[in-house]
Amino acid sequence: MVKRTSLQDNGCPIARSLDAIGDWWSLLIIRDALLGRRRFGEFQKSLGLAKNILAVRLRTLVDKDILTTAPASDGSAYQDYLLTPKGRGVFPILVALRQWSEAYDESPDDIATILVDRDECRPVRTLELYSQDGRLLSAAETTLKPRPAGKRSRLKSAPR
Amino acid sequence: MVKRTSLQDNGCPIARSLDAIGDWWSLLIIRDALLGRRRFGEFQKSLGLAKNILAVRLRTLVDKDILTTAPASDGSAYQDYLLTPKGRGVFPILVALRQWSEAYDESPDDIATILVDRDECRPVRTLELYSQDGRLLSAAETTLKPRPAGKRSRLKSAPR
DNA sequence: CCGTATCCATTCCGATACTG
DNA sequence: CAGTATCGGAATGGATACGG
Repeated sequence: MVKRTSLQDNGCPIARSLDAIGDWWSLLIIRDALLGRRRFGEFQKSLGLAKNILAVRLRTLVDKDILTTAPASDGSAYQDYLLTPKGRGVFPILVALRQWSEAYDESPDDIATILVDRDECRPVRTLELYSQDGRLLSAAETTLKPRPAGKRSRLKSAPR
Repeated sequence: MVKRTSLQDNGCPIARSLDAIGDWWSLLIIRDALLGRRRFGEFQKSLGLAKNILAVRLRTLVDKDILTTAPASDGSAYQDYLLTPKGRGVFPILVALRQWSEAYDESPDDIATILVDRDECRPVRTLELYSQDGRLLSAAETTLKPRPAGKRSRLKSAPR
């Protein structure tokens, strides 16, 4: 029986990180959670993935202490998925990913995306994260990597 | 026919980054390349993955303009895989991943891993990247996230 | 030493139907 | 709304064996 090699016990911390959050959906779920989403349906609608795999992903993220389930928040008898401190700690990773894309990708359209914001990744210059009770948890400003000069103007044109 | 959803044209730059380098091996290959590895066999021995999938990974990384193939470097008639500027640009992502692991993971052993170094992720305090001709390309110092006090001492004990 | 080709097992993912 | 159950297709990953 051939088992996929696990990187959990790898000596390299990078490999261990990848083992925990190195797949697509996990990081996108965390991104959404950082943007304030907390309900199963919110993630599902936002990410457009099948419910079964979302359920599995959420479960493993909870297992890895990246998310926690809170009993409720509105009236419903269901669960909220909230980030733990460890989960909030991936924020710099997301910023790094975003800046890399910004620096080296052609944007698929003319929109000068600067950072994700609460409404589905539309242009903002800074990303700020607030806790439920309004405290500022984290903030990041765009520090653009040098890019081929005159490539395109930034934040000049509105999304068409 | 059901196709796996591609994130290439996703409006979110984070999603696009993940589409490019969001899998295990790609990032680990880039890590190795940053550490100076350039030959097929070096990657294969270091990462311990099958040669066929290494070949595929290398090819797609070249396609995505993250690696380039240089005709030769030693005498052999084969190819070197070198990082492009875009490839070197993922360095901050690796640093972020590493710091996250450092901050929130239990280390599997007592070794106070600080940053990857050229010899298979053994403890160093800073990671510096040099080009082939000796110029310093990039450097990062460990900026540790707050961690439960007195957890363990850092860099006190030598790897046993 | 550097790959390519083949084969197989496992995992991933999407769609849908179903339950409470 | 919040999941669970099941299915099938696709991609991934590992172990070779093979050729330049």
